[in-house]
Amino acid sequence: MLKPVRNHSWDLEPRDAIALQTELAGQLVFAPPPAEIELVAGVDVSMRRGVARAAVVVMTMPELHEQERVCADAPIAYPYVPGLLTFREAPTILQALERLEHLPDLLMFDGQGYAHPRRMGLASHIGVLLDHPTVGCAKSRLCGTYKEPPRERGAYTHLYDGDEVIGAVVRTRTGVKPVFVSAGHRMTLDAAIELVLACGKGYRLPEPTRWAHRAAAQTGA
DNA sequence: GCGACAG
DNA sequence: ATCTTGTCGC
Repeated sequence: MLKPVRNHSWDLEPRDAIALQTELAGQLVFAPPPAEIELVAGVDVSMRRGVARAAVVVMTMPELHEQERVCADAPIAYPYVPGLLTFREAPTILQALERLEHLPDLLMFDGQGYAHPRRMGLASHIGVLLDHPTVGCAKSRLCGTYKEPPRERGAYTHLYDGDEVIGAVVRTRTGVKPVFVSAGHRMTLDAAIELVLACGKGYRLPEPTRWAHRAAAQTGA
């Protein structure tokens, strides 16, 4: 249902991968997303025992009721290299997205978008390949400088690369670690911030992973 | 040369 | 991201 309008090899040496990112950056479209967003998709990938598993959950907006969920597995075929995360996760993500029966108006990723050394983080890259609106929502900083935002939910500060604003550090929940928001493709930073806050469940407090796994196992997840 | 470094 | 026990801090 959701397939790339263009494609390329993912088996690239860092040097070529970097060149591709720079080239694709020139195709980024910076524009407001659709005014009416009814379906939002959250995308993430787990790396377990040599297997990459991408999960996509489509939810209604603004109720955030689950509409659909799909997964895709694939052998891990690329190492983690700061700045090249896309080459490690994208192949599996694209496979999962093709299994979607519904067409989300927006895709949100656990990673950077424009806030990337070459302005081509995971969210932007996949957005360009799909030519679909995307937002990058990372748990930590890849590049750029910023001041800690006020502790209240909704507060944020800009993330800079020199004089350019490349993203924002957003407080989705009062007193909790902020997230790093940046525009993906066919998106603006302001819209991205607004959308992330609209998906108001917020950031989850860290909890012992072994307990989470245990709970997941009992639920059959 | 020494750090920093999405997940 | 994942592995993995005890331990430090509020």
